[in-house]
Amino acid sequence: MSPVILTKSLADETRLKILLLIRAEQECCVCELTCALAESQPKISRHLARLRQDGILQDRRAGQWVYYSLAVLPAWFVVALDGIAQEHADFTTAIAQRLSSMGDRPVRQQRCCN
Amino acid sequence: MSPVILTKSLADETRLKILLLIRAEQECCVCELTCALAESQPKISRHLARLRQDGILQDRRAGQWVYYSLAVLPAWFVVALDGIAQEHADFTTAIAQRLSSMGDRPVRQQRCCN
DNA sequence: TGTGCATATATGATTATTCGCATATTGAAG
DNA sequence: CTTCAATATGCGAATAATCATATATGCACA
Repeated sequence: MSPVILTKSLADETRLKILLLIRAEQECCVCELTCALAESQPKISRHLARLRQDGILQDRRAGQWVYYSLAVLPAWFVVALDGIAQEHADFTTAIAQRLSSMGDRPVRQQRCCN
Repeated sequence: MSPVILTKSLADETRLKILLLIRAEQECCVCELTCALAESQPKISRHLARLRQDGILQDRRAGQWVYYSLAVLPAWFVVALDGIAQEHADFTTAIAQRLSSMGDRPVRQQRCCN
């Protein structure tokens, strides 16, 4: 697993936010990420596909929803993600907060956002 | 210090090799890096300038030589660099080895490579 | 089978990175 | 003050990343 590929996944604001949110939430579906990051669905999906192809994320299909979670990764990578999350707590909680204020989330209910 | 900028510094093979070598050697001058990585001098100098501007490297002038060393960085970044170095020991020692086999190095002698 | 929502992909445009080459700068030494 | 070695920078070309828009797929439910 190439360190350049791994670090590239962190070297984009959208991807970093995705990874930070999934780290905090264990797993997220696309519509949750779309809502929390306030970005277009294709943009989120694009980055998720890339992260999955690079082996950084796993996906799990549940009905219409696809849940993404962190794959098994080198320890230094996890430490880096933890460090960034801690160092920019404000910045990360803002995203998680927007997710929590999201109206209809799957798992509990049947309908998602958008 | 933006995590995106920090991780971008690792997300390029040349820059990563530069950082790994400087980490192992404490500090390196441009000609040492040029020789050890077997890349053109402008290419190395370019990346060094970028790393310096991003606050990741410090530079110190000694006569005609400019020595670069790691700046003070977040702990997670140092851990990541350590982890990559350890995980790809072969890959890193190959570079350090080419440096050690470099004919004339500054500090000890007066003349450098190329 | 058809409709709707969630997700994925194709495409073209825009922008950012990277690089090679040439040249400029800086300091040391004669 | 000229020269040489080490380093830095300007600039255009090639390449890669990112994005917005439109469209396709896949599942669920009626």
